[in-house]
Amino acid sequence: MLITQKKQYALRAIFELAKHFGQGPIKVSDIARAQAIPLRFLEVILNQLKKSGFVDSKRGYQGGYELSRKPKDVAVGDVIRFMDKRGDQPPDCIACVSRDNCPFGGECALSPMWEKVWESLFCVYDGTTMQDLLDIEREKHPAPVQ
Amino acid sequence: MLITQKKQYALRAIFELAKHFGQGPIKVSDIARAQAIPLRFLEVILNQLKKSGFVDSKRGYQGGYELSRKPKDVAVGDVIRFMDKRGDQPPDCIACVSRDNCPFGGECALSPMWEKVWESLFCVYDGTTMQDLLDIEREKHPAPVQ
DNA sequence: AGAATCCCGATCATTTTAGTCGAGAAAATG
DNA sequence: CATTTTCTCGACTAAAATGATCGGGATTCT
Repeated sequence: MLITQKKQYALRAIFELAKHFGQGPIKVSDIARAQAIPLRFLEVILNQLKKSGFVDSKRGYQGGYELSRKPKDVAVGDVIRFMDKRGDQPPDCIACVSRDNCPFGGECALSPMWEKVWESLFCVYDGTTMQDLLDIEREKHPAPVQ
Repeated sequence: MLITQKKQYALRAIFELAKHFGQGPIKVSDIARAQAIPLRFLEVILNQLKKSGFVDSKRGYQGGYELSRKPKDVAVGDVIRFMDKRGDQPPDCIACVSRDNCPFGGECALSPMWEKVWESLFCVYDGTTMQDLLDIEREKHPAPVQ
């Protein structure tokens, strides 16, 4: 798989928060239901995401999570990059590009291609903000005329 | 990791065969040495690749593997796609794009992005042939003037 | 006080990945 | 035809990543 389930959950969760941006905290259970994500797993994910600064949380009655930036200021790439880093490890990198992983010290014939791949991937990711996704959503399911 | 070790091995092995295209069969052990790939694992990989039609093999004394098409007619994308399919399973696909994996039947706001990602990825992969890699290699390590 | 909710670390099951092994079959060589 | 070389093939294994789940604790609101 190109992208793990967990990262997709993270994106969908943040997207759900973007949907309700400015409306106060949303409960994990609501997000889980709306986005069809296993509740306890989502707890773990959102808790992790809090450390990224994209989301804020509030405990107790009427608590929940909310997006801490405007939807147009959160790009998919930001989320992916954050979810990629494991603890204090360096981010999940493509092989051969990193000197450690390539038996030829990143000087093999393949490495320019890996770099191109990496770039074009993040070109898409960084070029897609939560606001863009909201616009797509609205286009697909237009708000009913009152 | 964006790409598994195994796929990288597959690419490097085919690249090595491309290097010696038209020079008769190359032994697995030679490829393994040249490309720093565990021998027994490479056996498995090449054996698998044989079924793709990119490579031919010959057994016994003076046997080995060779590329069965011109280097310019084998793209990285072909190799990746082949290595992606597991047995009779459908190819390794990005999530949400396939209707099975998306709880919203591939109709969520994310899916257009996944499609874009997939496209730009294979735009690079399909746009890179073994011949291109050979040219890069030659550029990096120019043949010594005799 | 009590209910609602997030917080956090531990734990676990499954799948994927990476790699190994042994025995066998084909081809060339002498 | 015996021997050597080399691929062939299926089974096997160890380790890591992935996808969760759980229990109990800490906050906050009413």
